[in-house]
Amino acid sequence: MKEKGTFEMIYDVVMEIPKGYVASYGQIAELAGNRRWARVVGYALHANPKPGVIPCHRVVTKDGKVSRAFAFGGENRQVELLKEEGVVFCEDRVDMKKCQWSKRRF
DNA sequence: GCCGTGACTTACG
DNA sequence: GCGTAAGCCACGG
Repeated sequence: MKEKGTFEMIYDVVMEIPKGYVASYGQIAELAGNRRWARVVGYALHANPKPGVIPCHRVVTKDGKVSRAFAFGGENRQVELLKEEGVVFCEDRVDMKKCQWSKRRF
């Protein structure tokens, strides 16, 4: 059964993030199959071969903060966009308590 | 085929 | 509680 490429698995997980929710790199990596892919996830999203299809803006650090290197038009722009999605923000951070897609703890 | 880099995470001091 | 260090995998040159 098709072993999808590592990136593909990561993209698949990212695309599964429901609107109004966000996920952390480590979480995605874990859902993708290996939690050590945290860095690969960052790399995969950086590659972002399918902009508009992969909601990379829904991917944040485990602090609920958007990574500094996002800057694909403005880091703050990222936050604003997520707010429009319905994500609850606390200053410049995502309210992981409510909007982390996760099931990671709790 | 090896080395370096990277949008991270976790652990230890 | 904060800062520093190490670990991990994949891609590009």
